[in-house]
Amino acid sequence: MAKLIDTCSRELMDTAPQIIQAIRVEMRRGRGSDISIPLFRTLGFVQRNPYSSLSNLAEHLGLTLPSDSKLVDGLVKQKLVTRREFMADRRMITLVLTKAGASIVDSARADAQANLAQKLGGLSIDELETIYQAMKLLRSIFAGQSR
Amino acid sequence: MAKLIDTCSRELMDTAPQIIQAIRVEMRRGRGSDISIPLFRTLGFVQRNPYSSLSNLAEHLGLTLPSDSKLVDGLVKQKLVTRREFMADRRMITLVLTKAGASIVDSARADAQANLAQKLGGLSIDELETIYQAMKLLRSIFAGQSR
DNA sequence: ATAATTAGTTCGCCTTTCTAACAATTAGAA
DNA sequence: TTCTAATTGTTAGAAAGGCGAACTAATTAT
Repeated sequence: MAKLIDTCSRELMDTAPQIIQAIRVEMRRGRGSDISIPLFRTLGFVQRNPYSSLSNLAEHLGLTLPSDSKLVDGLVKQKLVTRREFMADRRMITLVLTKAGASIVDSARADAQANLAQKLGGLSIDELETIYQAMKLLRSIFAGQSR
Repeated sequence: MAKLIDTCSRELMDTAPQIIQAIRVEMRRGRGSDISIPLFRTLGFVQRNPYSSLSNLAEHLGLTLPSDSKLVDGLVKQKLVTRREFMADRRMITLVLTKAGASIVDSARADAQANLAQKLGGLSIDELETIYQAMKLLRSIFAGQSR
């Protein structure tokens, strides 16, 4: 049991970076997108959670506030996101995708998905199901509270 | 079927970065290690494949040669790795861990594993098994040839 | 009213990564 | 064999992502 946990930990440490790397490469060569993973994650989160605050975003991405502020800054300059102050508490900001932002994130996702799908194409339904279940488990474990 | 593939792809894109982020954080607060993920991966690969060439390493990490050269440079400066020219083909170099390198990578791995193990601790044996199987599948898909 | 907390930003720093240009060595072709 | 190709690494320069520390502004608590 303890051994299985250790094996899993080691597998995670080995495999997760490789997956990221593959996604990064696919993201880069995606026509119509060419966006980095952190930017993609940011846009994706804002898309799923419009009017989110910066802290909220930072917590979900597992980054510090300064890091996130900078990320968002870049996105605002590219007009992919709007940063507006929240009237009920004027310390906060709310983040919303622009149309351009939504279209970028959609096409980046489509590109990456297409490339990933091709890699996953050789697997059986059972194997895909295993991966799906594993990702659900891992996501619930690693979601958010890493900080 | 196609839908399952897409779902899996999306899960991968969402979850893999979160795992990485968690590992990064755990790596950083690990006493006795404090090493970044790329450096850890490099040391780990050299440990498992002593006398590897730089290209070999780069291919496995999915990085370009210059990136790797610089990474290794840092490790050599810290005396964690030795870079020696390979006599039979003097263009190549061979990489070997120093004792300090081995000890760093071991303790970093132990730290990260301990922290990951704690997170995985709440899972059942079946769930761990699912994750293990999934990682094996993913590793075989994403190993190496991403470039 | 003042102190403490919270939300974001700015600053300065370091690391990771890339491309482009280069040197050195080896392998291949004329 | 000699000249050209290809391979292996390195250097230089730039961009991006991450951090902590120090700051401002707004809100909440004492």
